[in-house]
Amino acid sequence: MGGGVAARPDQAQGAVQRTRNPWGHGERLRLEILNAACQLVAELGCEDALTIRGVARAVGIAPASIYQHFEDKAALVRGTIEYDYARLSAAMLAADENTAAEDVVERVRAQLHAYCQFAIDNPGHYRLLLTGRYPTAPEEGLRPYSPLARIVEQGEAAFERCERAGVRLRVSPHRAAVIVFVAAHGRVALYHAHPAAKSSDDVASFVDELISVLLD
Amino acid sequence: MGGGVAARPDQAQGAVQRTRNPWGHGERLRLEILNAACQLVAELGCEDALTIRGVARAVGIAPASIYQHFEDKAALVRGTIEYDYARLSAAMLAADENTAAEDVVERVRAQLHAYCQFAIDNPGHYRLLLTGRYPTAPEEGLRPYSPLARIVEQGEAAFERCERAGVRLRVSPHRAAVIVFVAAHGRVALYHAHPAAKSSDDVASFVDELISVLLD
DNA sequence: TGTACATCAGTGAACGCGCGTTCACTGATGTAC
DNA sequence: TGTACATCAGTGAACGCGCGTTCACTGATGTAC
Repeated sequence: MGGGVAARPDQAQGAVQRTRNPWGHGERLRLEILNAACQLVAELGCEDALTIRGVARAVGIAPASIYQHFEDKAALVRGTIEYDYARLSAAMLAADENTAAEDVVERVRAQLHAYCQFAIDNPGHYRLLLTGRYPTAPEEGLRPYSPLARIVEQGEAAFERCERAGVRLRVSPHRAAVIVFVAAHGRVALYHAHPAAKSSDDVASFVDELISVLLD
Repeated sequence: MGGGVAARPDQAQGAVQRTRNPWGHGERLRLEILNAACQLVAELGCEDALTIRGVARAVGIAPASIYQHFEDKAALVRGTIEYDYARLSAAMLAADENTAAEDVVERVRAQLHAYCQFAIDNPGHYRLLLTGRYPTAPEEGLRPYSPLARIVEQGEAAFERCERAGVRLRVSPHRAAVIVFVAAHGRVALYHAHPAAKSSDDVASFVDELISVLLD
């Protein structure tokens, strides 16, 4: 009772009143939606957190407004996944570029650590990206590469650089990249699933151990 | 029109009319429910397929009947996961026991192949078991071991057997087990996520390669 | 300069749906006396 | 042997909820003449 302002339904409690984008800049909302979707996935920790209504609440818009930028829920999920892969890829490239160019092995390590860090910091994203069931747009059919494959290729390139620099690998660069990413992925899964293994040091040293097993 | 019998709502189309269990054997329904839940997860390929109403439809009972055997939905999910881990563990042990006792390395390989086969045949189960977000019963608090850890221990024991038989490992049996399971898990994730990698031969040879990298 | 109109960003209310859960119940089978 | 009662397996109907989606709309900003 009293003169309090009633909260609007379907609006986040703490959400600031949104001011609509200026004429001709409606596309900005698309990015706001993707950012909110990413944050929701990170906070709530699984793909189920991605609902049209939930995202609308987080952005502070009406659910119907989502449909100006995404055809339906599947399109929103697809968009979020692609947005997220771009973030992961960028984090890995940044780690690579912040390492001395000639230290080829360290560059592999840096990328993998970035990968693991991303997966550890964002269990939700990690699950979103890697459980792999994401709705394919009808028009793209079976395109040759999943975003995950692009990440693996990034690692493959790093291993090839090692070989060119004279570092011997026990398997081909492609195999090495697959092993190492796939194992890192699995290790993080264990990290998230198994309470007793909750040490990020362990994840890092696991990755280091794995790389050194593959070299030599 | 016509004298057709109208289908009861909430009942599966093809479901045979169930006859109720005899007096004193109500617990049988619990197993029927778990089996149906497992099959649903396998068919529909993700945990979302696990709904009280869906399971009830599959068994051919009223949704309310589930509550005689599971306190709520979380308990049903928990029960299904444990049931499923028992199936996986049994498949691995069977593979182990069907291998010549003295061929210690082959026994490791056999268990891992069984693990991968299970994961490949049942994408839904694999995701259910390994995405790791399953509701903990309030009374069990933080118990030391997740079911996944038990699976890893099973592998650890197999590696220890190798060491005792004189096979040299490049890392400790525990590390070897973690690496190998976690990598197999990751490889199967890739298998499911990446259309281009859909060869189960590849998964098997990935595992073999990994094991041979760890030996020697 | 005014004005009619097109375009834009975004809304509010409603819809039908499947979900988890509750509650009083039904009808068969066992048991006490 | 009968009979009242307890126990069992399972049901039917209803509830409130959040979801995805649709549709006609609002109000501000640009543009043609």
